[in-house]
Amino acid sequence: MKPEGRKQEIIQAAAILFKEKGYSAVTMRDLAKAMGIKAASLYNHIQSKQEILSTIIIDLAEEFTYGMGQIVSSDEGAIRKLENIISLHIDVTLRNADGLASLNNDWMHLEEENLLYFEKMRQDYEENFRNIVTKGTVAGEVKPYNIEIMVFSTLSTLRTLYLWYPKQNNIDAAILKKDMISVLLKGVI
Amino acid sequence: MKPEGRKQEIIQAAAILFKEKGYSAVTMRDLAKAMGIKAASLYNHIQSKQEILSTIIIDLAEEFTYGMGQIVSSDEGAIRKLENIISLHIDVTLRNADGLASLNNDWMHLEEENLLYFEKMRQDYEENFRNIVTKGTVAGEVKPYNIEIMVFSTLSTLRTLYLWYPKQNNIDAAILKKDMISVLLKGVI
DNA sequence: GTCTATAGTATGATAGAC
DNA sequence: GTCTATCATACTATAGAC
Repeated sequence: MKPEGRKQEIIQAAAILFKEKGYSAVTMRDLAKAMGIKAASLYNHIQSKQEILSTIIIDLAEEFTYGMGQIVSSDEGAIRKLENIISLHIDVTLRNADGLASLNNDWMHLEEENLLYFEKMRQDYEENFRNIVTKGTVAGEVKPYNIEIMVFSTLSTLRTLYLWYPKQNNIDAAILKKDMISVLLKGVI
Repeated sequence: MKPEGRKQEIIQAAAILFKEKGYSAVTMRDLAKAMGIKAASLYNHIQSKQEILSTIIIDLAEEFTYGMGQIVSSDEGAIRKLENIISLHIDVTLRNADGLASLNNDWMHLEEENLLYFEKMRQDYEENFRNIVTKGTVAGEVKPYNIEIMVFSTLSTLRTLYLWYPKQNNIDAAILKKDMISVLLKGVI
């Protein structure tokens, strides 16, 4: 197998360890042991521990940025856009739940360039989310509650999906989407 | 000032640093610098870095355990109990937002005894939450959606309040409670 | 592509002076 | 109650053999 394949294996193993203990608490020896090799050998495939973290986080952040771009530029209504955001988070979570732990909890350990790039993407994402909700309230599609609270409460649930989903026993993606849309948008009472 | 007062100052300073970088990434030298003393001096007030973490987390976990006990043993209906849980989380968040970061993200760095104690409290808390929602659906007070999704979506928002609340400009606690109850229970559309 | 050996630095914590 | 000095250990990363 080509070196790139091995690199991806290392990144995947690292994502699992980072999810369990956090970036700072995982040593290159831990990661090497998980791969069945010695720590020094890792450096034939990756440049640094930092490179592993930034690959995990930036790839995911770009995925969300792309997905949000598609949703924003569509000509759907606010509610349909919110449903599509929920669907986006569920899709990404099913594909890479481990990596999302780093995106949520270890982004602050990114270094200068990537840290700024990440923070910009996250800020833009939240801004787009807020705009959709605001337009929804103006159009009368969304209840006139406090915008910040609506954005925060929805987004915090979507961002934490990665912790919850793996504990469910192979819940079907389509059913999950349907139920999550009901609970997040229509409430529980 | 008595030694206990100084100890509390250290724990408070540590909570802020743990919130910013996580337990593992904060060194005793970082903490000492924040306190304006040398690392060795910290050990006249605390026994270990681990003691700081367990104090922060266990105190908060016991606070939630006590609050949930009060709510469960009351004879209110399911909806009123859910409102009281939301109120409990907001009260604790306003009082100790920094410590909640450790409770949420660094509990896995607790050592044997305290780790088991914490995990037991968290499991019991979730179980109580689930029972309230389940009884609510049976009584027809709560919509018959997937229980796990309703519990998860509400709890994930409440657990993440510590990240969001400090960014709001002195939002009034009473208004926050009212709006949060509306959004979490009645939905946004 | 993996290994052993090791450089250079950082860590949590202790001993003992003031 | 804080300091300086230090211990023992652990960390990321590199050099060079196989």
